[in-house]
Amino acid sequence: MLSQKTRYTIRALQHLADHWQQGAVRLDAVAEAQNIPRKFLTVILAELVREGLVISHRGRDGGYELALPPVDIRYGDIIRLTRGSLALVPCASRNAHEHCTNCLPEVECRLRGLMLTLRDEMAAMLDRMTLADPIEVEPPFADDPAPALAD
Amino acid sequence: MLSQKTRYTIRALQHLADHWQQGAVRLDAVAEAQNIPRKFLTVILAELVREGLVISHRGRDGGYELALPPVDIRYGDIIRLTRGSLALVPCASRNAHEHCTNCLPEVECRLRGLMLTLRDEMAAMLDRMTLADPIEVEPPFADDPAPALAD
DNA sequence: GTTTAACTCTACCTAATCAGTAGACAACTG
DNA sequence: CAGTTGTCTACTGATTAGGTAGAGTTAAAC
Repeated sequence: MLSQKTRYTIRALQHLADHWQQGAVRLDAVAEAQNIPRKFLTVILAELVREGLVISHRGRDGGYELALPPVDIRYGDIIRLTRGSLALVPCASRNAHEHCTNCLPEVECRLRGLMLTLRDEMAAMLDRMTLADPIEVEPPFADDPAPALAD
Repeated sequence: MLSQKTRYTIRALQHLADHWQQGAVRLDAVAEAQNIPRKFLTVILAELVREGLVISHRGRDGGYELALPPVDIRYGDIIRLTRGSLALVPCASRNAHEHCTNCLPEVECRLRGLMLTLRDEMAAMLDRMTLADPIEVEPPFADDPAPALAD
């Protein structure tokens, strides 16, 4: 599962991408539009600024904007950034490789073999998509009708 | 990430698959061969017995064996069982769907759209592979030579 | 029919992580 | 220089992960 923070991060970036080249977007605007706790969002955005994905402007009429064109920010990068890795097990990460604890030697671990293949498939998809891509939304599943929007 | 427990579960099942139709495999044999804490493994196997994936035999010469031929146990099923879902966000699960907290209405959530597509790709792969499939292992990454096996 | 090596079950524990908040401070603009 | 904005360090409460303890139950073998 992606953590709540990763999900907020992605939605925040999508919001900034939607307002690309329209000037800085205020924190509150993002928080309200995306339904993200304001205070938590400051933490998230500060991190994105440190990472160089976002630029902030202080003072009156300040706010945030993407540091790069949306087309240059891939979903794979965002997830790697917030989560460290795309892989489902530490030993199958190509960017943040670690040995699993209590595992077999990697050279004979079939779980690792499987997860490497899966990781590569996931990466291929997530690195193909950028913040500039329109994404088709899907209707909620029928057996689980959307309740009133959680407030 | 898959939890440690899910990883143990998969490796334990792979071990039983390797000994399919060779009689019951003792708990200790699995624990030692797969480097899984013995006591924790009892919890895991008891769960698999309850779920009907594994059969246990008590008493002398007891042990565990798969309840189904390996070819009938898909990796996707194992993960769904231990993890509830293949999806990376609750709202993108087709089997255990839940609304995300603090999200947009699902019908306009692009993160959900993306994660549904990803989920379906992951599912396609994991449901194609079963415990009967040989899996190619890969050598450890060069920049991170395998240390002595953790004891 | 007793032994004995297995499995089973409930309960518990500790440490880490997650999700989020508090509050003082710094910077920019009009 | 007032007011609005972002920045930073620290903290907290709840949940989950990972695993252990220990008493009890089976059933094959002898």
